[in-house]
Amino acid sequence: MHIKETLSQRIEAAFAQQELAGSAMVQVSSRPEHGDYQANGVMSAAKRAGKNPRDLAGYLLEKLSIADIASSVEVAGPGFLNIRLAPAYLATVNAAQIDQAATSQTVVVDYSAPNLAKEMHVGHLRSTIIGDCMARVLEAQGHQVIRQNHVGDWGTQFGMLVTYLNDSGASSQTLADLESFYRQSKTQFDQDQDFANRSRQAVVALQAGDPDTREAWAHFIDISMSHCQSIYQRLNVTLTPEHTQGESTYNHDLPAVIEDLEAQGLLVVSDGAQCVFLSQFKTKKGEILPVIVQKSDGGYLYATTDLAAIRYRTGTLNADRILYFTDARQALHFKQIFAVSAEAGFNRSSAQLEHMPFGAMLGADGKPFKTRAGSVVKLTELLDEAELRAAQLIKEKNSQLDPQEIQTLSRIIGIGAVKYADLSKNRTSDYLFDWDQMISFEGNTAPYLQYAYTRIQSVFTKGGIDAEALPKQTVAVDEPERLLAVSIAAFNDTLRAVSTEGYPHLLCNYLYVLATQFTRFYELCPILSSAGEIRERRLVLAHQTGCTLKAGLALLGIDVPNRM
RNA sequence: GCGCCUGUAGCUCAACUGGAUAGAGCAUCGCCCUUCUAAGGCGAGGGUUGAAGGUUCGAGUCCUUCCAGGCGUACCA
Repeated sequence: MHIKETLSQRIEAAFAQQELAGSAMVQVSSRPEHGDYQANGVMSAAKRAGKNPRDLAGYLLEKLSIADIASSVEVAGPGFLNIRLAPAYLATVNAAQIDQAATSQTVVVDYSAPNLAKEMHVGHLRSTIIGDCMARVLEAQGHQVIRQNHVGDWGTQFGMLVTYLNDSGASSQTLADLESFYRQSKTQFDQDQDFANRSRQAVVALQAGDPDTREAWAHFIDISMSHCQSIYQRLNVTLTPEHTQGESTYNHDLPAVIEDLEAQGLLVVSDGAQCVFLSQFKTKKGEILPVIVQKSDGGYLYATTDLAAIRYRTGTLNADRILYFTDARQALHFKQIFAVSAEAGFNRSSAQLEHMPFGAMLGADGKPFKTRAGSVVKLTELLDEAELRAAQLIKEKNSQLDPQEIQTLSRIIGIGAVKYADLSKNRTSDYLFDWDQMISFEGNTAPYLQYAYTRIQSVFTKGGIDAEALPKQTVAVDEPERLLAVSIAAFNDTLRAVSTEGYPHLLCNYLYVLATQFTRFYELCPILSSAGEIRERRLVLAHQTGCTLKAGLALLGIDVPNRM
């Protein structure tokens, strides 16, 4: 059910009868006394037509055929149309059912992309969970989603790591703590001239495809990837090894990228480096801003790799759309890459290329989130802390639970809280990571939504009711019921906005409003103590809410407990 | 220098991309558990949306100029 679209169509049909053009501009009403939805488009349409907006709105009302979905439409203010949805229309909702997109696209979602030289840290969190949410939403809407984990598995630092791995004996045990392994090898690299030289030779050997070096490298990558995999599992992120398409997989195509650019006359040698100069990247003064695709020493850069990735994703994967979830600092890089690929014809399927930037994660002091000692926070440590804090709170709130259940709950609640804290904020801005606020579990947090869900489950448990045996739909009567029904019905409008704009926080906001609406209903409309039709329709509404909360949270990659 | 982003209540964030009286949570204060889980609900206070202009029926949102902060800006990713 797409309410905005349906309302827009009806209103725009009335527009057409008045020989007006333009969007009806339907949105959820800004205030409850203005109804459920409002159309703002009459005023701008009237302006274009040189007519009085209020008069025009009046004429439109006469032409408007909408009685089956709206119980009332009123002209208000300078020309707003205030719409109240009819309970009979709301009763046709298939709660929590996700509508399929009219045309299914092949969408490449590029996210997570940790550097395999080190352990995953908080800097990887946003890309990983925001990208994962988008992948889930697009997939649920019937798009063919291809997850691409563009991991950093190539480059000079791997020469150092592989050499150190060989020196210290290539056991998995050695790599148990990837972080200290990296530190040790770096120390060795800085202190030991011989080691440094051998490391540089290893890079050359690796690039040249030397079997032994290659094998050691593969071993290292393998172990590092399994570190990531355990994090993904803990985080409830859908990435698996088959989604890994690291930088190294484009290695073979890099010379061809350069050749193609050369053949098209796009390359210019500047200070020994191969560059592409595009007019749109000149500064006002006319200073040139190159995209360097090959270093003066012959090495390639991430620009080259990303160009190769575009060729692969559009040429082989045949993408209609490619979404990049990387931090905002790379905005210029992607602008350049997209421009070069357009110029060079690398976008072989004419895919829509979209950089979905996000801001930094800051500590309570407003500076990049670090440990007290000033080092980056490992993701494992962050998740440990989240579960620990959740466990403490759970014990406080509900002491009857057995240890096993507390453990399960602290995972669901703790991890959910961390993910939700991130997903619920506007992607593009920086955000403050504050334990106390996040684990307060009040207001717009995952635990609030989970709590609302468990209250619903509790109603069914307590009443001994099989929710599946209930009717799927019902007609709301009392106002709190109707408002809840309006919220439930807006699910797909929200998902559509999320998938086109790439903003998971819209889904979070929606779920929060839904949960709030439910809680109000829960306070005002007794369920189990009611009888007959009243009891049944309230049970149906409660069940619809529960399904929608569960489905929505699942799209965010957050689980729901049955009690807490 | 140039470019991009950000600036909203004491704090953390919204505001559906130009709509009506800028909304939530936290914190503060006052109510509500013999009734389906109080991780909850109801209410109060709290704002010159960084500043000044402009565009128009209408601006937190668009344009200009400032102010403050962050980031980027030729061989890291």
